[in-house]
Amino acid sequence: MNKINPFYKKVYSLVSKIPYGKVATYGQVADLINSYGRARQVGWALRRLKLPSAIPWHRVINSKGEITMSLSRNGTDWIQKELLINEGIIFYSNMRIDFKRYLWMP
DNA sequence: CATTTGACGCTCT
DNA sequence: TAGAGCGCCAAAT
Repeated sequence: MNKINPFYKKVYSLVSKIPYGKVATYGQVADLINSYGRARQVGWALRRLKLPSAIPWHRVINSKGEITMSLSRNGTDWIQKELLINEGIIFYSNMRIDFKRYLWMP
């Protein structure tokens, strides 16, 4: 078995707690696991996941309220959008949603 | 071992 | 309001 760093374990644990139909930001996740300023590492943690995953990784977006597009994601960015739409989240711009409606506030 | 890259985000201009 | 710069740090090269 691969040994998983405590940081990643916390990320997965927290992301799993995001309620259906809500979203959180990378920075917010980092902050909630006592790792302020490590938003990029949260991104790395989610990148390691293989699809399909039991973890609702698609509920994590960037601080602008958008899905981060990247060629290196091999299309998972678009999959993320579909999954969010499936949960009833509406995009009012290409990749942007309305934080006031969907942001998770623990 | 040194350097680059990247699902980020804040600050300064 | 936008855009550039910088800090962050694991993984890849």
